[in-house]
Amino acid sequence: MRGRPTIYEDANIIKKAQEVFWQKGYSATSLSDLQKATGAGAGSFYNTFKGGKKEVFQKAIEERRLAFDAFKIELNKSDSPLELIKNFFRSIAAADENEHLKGCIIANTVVEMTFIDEKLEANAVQILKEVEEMFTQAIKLEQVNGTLKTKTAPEILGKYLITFWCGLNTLRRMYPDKNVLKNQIEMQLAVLS
Amino acid sequence: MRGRPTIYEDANIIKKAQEVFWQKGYSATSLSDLQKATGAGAGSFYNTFKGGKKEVFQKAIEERRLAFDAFKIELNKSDSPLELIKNFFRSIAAADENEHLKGCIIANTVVEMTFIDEKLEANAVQILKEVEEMFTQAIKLEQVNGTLKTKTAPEILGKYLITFWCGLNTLRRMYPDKNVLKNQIEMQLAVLS
DNA sequence: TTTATTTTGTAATGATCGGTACAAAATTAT
DNA sequence: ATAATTTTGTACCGATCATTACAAAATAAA
Repeated sequence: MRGRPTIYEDANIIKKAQEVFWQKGYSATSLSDLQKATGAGAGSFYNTFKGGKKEVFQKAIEERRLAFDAFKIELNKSDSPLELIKNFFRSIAAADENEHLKGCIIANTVVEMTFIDEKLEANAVQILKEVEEMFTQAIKLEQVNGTLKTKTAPEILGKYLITFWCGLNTLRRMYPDKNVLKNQIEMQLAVLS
Repeated sequence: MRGRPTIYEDANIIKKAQEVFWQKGYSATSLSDLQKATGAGAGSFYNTFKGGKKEVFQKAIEERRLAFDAFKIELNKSDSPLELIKNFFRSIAAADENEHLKGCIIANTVVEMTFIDEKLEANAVQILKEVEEMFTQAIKLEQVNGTLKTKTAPEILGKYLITFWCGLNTLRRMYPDKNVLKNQIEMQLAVLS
């Protein structure tokens, strides 16, 4: 194929942009921020992403969805998926301070975009619902297996976990501290037993 | 006192501005938005609030803190404060859709301002910690009274409730639905028994 | 009635916003 | 070599941003 060679990989631009969006959110991130972070100038930027800032944000969100999907595949392969989920929550405590302050880009987006951009908000809500469904299915399976004793409906427990996930998204910023978070996570996970 | 009479009450400007900030957040709210919402032009606006947009936001947050303080006073007067807190959570489910989508302006601010404005974020975190402390004290009192059976440390349960509050802040947007929220709230409150 | 004082409305300010225009650069196909 | 094609860097666009300047309006004090 003819033409000047690409020096800014699409995937790389999105990865770098995601980091900025994750920290500052959509509105507070400027094109100048993105250009600084990615190295790409306006020419390359708009040549690659005709949809501009919004398209890059959507793709950054989409990449995060893929990470959740990858975890879902792990769950499906496991016969004790709830233990994987619990360990996923436990691993949060071990993250460094910057990760705590960043939180979850999907949950952040729901909060930020509610009255700003209907589509972006609905998309983020959809992803959280998929994660919730993933929790629910894992719980249902372990209830059927008999490895999870509680009789509470899996749908309620799934919503309990996604609520916890979103609550943790703020608690981590209040207490970006391993020990505090570890205690709280263990306490909340004890409900699933 | 001499001078042209004030037609825009400070308190009223803040109340009107709070509504906009609550919906759109700090960054996405423009001065033009605030002027439209309050009726006050740039002249009155900057004459009243020398600190501009940021000062008005701080005062809108401060007003919300006062609402929590008022509730705290109610708690101190009560000898079953935990029941008041539970009813406070229960009342959330009954709110209308717009209230669900708005969420909690303090929790929203923590999420939005983390990498944007250190002071505004720290202030919002402080308010959440005060609410948490309010929860903790109520729990401790009812444990001493014997009206609350669980032996879990009040500090852990206080953090559990503030985590729930922040989680609810997103769950409400995912499911702005009375019945869904009612079920989840009852389930999570059942932990405190 | 005049003077002092304060608020108001409007018109500007410079800065930054997201996005576009376009020519130079760099490649492949002919 | 030359032509065709694509990316890149830069200059620029109008719109909007938060804020300021300032004169007219409206009051109370003198």
